[in-house]
Amino acid sequence: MSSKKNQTRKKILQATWKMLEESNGQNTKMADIAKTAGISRQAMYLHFDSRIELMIATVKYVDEIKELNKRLELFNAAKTGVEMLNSLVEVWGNYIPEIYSIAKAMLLTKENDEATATAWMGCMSGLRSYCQQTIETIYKEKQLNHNWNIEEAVEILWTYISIHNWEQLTLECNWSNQKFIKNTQTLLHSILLT
Amino acid sequence: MSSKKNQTRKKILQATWKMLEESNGQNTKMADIAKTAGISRQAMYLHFDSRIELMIATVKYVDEIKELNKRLELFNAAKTGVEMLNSLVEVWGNYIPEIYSIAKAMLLTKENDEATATAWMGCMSGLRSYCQQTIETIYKEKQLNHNWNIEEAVEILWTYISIHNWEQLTLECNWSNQKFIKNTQTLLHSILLT
DNA sequence: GCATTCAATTGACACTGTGTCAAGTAATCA
DNA sequence: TGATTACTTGACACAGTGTCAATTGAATGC
Repeated sequence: MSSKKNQTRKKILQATWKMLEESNGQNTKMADIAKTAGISRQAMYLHFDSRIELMIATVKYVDEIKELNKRLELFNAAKTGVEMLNSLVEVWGNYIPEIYSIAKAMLLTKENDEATATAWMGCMSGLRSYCQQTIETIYKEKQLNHNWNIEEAVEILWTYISIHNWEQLTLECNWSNQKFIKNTQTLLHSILLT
Repeated sequence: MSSKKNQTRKKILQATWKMLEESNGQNTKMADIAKTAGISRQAMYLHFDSRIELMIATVKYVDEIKELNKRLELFNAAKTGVEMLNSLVEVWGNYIPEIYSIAKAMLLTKENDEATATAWMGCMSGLRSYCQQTIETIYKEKQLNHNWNIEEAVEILWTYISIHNWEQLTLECNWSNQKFIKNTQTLLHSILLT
């Protein structure tokens, strides 16, 4: 079988991930990745049609390894809306730093590339549906602050746990990740609950 | 005098601004800007050392024209902390859409360029000091929610009125600008005030 | 009125990074 | 043995930035 091809593919994906981690998501050239993977620059194109395809494939690869969905078992175990909210912020908040480099690369690329934008929207819609479930539960429990309808509350929640906000508060304001999670929980309670 | 040179410089700055507006901050090539300005591509370098210098100069140019500081007279007229908070969100919220294209270009470039990052930090530190003044006033009036100390409150305020959040809520969630301002005011009250 | 100076033009070129192509090699399969 | 597969190498096209030298044309000074 083409298991050798698959092995090389994996080597490339791992090298891409490593390079992104080392450069915080910037300036990762095909040539550098190839060097790290131990193959020629041109051979990269035997596995991925373009740089952008490689990036998108890397996101999927990392996502599989990091298993966000498994982590969200904690979220699924939550009984009340408030519990759901807390565990969503906790699980997601602990997830961000692990995927930050790749996410950053995607965030920068999506502005100039339609395929990346679409792939990113796919990732984000997953998160958004968890926000939706959470808010709907809170609403059913009559705990939703009357300032907001369900849609608005979802949008606020989704925005306020965004990677950009995490970035600003942790990397620029030097909050620890724990502080980010705790404070975000606290302030989402203030905003969203009665 | 070199008033002809200044005229051309202005033409370039205006062309840059126009191009950025039309492309929402992306994909503005030196050649395109030169064409719009009605000069040769190479002549651009008689006025600006590099693309990045041109971008930074354009930010300053637009900032002068838009006169954020004059608008903040409204902010300075505020008596109470809550009034300050409301007018900060209002003035800034109305300012963002006018400078969004350039801000976007800066946000994308600053990740790869130190000079841009520094210039951007300069812009942001202005906003941050207004946040600081606001929170300090609220604190002195004993209105600051006990969940936060002054520094944290400033960081939360500064983050939650960020361009990224404006972008996500208006451009992605289709909030009107008025809705963004009103909702942001409401939710900052919930978070920050006793 | 002539010479100088300044702003801009033109064409050429170096450099970086992406993506493509053709020819060749070395291991594997059958 | 001969074909296929995965990869290598060197060359090249293309876009975009930035540089340089030679040139033009208009305004300015004396």
